[in-house]
Amino acid sequence: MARPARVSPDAILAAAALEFAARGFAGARVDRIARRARVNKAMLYYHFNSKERLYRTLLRQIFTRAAERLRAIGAGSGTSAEKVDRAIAGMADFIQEHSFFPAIMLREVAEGGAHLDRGTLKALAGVPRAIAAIVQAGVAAGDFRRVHPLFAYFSMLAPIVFYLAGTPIRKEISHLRLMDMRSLSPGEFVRQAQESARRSLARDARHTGG
Amino acid sequence: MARPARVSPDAILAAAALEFAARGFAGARVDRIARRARVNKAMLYYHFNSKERLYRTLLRQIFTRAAERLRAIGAGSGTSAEKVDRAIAGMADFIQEHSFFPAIMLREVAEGGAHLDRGTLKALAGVPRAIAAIVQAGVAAGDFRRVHPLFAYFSMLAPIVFYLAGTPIRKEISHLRLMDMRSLSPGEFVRQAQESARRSLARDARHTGG
DNA sequence: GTCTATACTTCGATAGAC
DNA sequence: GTCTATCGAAGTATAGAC
Repeated sequence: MARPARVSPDAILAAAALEFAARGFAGARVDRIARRARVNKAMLYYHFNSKERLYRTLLRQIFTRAAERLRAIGAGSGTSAEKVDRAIAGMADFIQEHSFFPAIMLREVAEGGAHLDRGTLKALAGVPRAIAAIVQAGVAAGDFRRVHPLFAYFSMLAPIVFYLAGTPIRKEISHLRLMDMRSLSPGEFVRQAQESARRSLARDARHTGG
Repeated sequence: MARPARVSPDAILAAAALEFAARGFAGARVDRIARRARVNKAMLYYHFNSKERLYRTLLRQIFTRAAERLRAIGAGSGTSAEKVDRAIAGMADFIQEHSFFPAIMLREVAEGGAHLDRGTLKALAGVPRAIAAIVQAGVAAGDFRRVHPLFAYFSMLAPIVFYLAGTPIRKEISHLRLMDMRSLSPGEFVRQAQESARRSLARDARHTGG
């Protein structure tokens, strides 16, 4: 999905992902999406009817995929602590495969879901649901201390989404020598996020693993 | 700043804050800002020259204020751990006083700073700088374990910004009965964020306070 | 400093031929 | 399914009177 695919609708969705991520719903231009997908603008409307429908289709698809990956981790084997590690790494991997994802997520949170219908919101809600399920299972099993599952969702995913969405602006800030932000790699970020989650969720002060 | 002030430029900035937060730079309408500020649109251009300049003025002001508050905490009295607690609570307070702030921050990260000049980016960079300074002092004093100060910035502030910016969409998701997200109050969120930061930064497994 | 009226541009969307 | 040409709405910005 990073590069335009063969078939028209897929190529359009791929181009739309880049455009909506970079400029938001209001800032996105249908002409640019069509040009980037190498289709005619009338073709785009033939397939998606309106800019809004294109946007919803894209969001429903991407949030569904993200939630599915997290649900698979939750339903898989291993301890709750291992699942938390995998959820953090899995989200980072997902973002690396779909680099437009974090910007769209940030924008949609800021937007308050203004352009979304019920089905799209349901797909979006699947992400916190999947994380909450993993954390709740760990609390119920006595592996984790009592934390609010929604707080766990925010503390696990917000930093990685924020960090990866912010790559362009960090680069710009570093380039202008306003602050050096280059010394923290994505891999190291994931490792520290896992360590931090482990400590935050540990049942007693002595955290598990290292 | 939540409600229009007496003087024109301040009233315009207050109205612009709400409009830009709710709709982003591209989605914001100059007409709406002028109407909400109860000034004529020509008056707005008389004071700010363009939509972009208005946006930059607003952002420089708000990021400067946020960074100043965090710097004051860092320069104040108390242990590093206390300063981390205060930084988290201070940011939550700041957001409650300037409710438009988190949405604008999320949008600008997603946007990659596209509409910002050097001065505005410098003001924006002041926020991670202030947090990094607090964390680095704690590491140097041996109060904290060795964490990357930039990671500490993201793990401390991203959750609270994300959570508070997401209030409207959480309300919508709860209203549509897609997931119950109402059971986590801002006060409780701050408390858990402080506890989580304490555990994450603790030098040994046994965390301080509790 | 303040207002009305409007110029100029861009953009989402469609008509209609093939 | 695919294209060209274009409409009509909406938006930023300014001219020019007071």
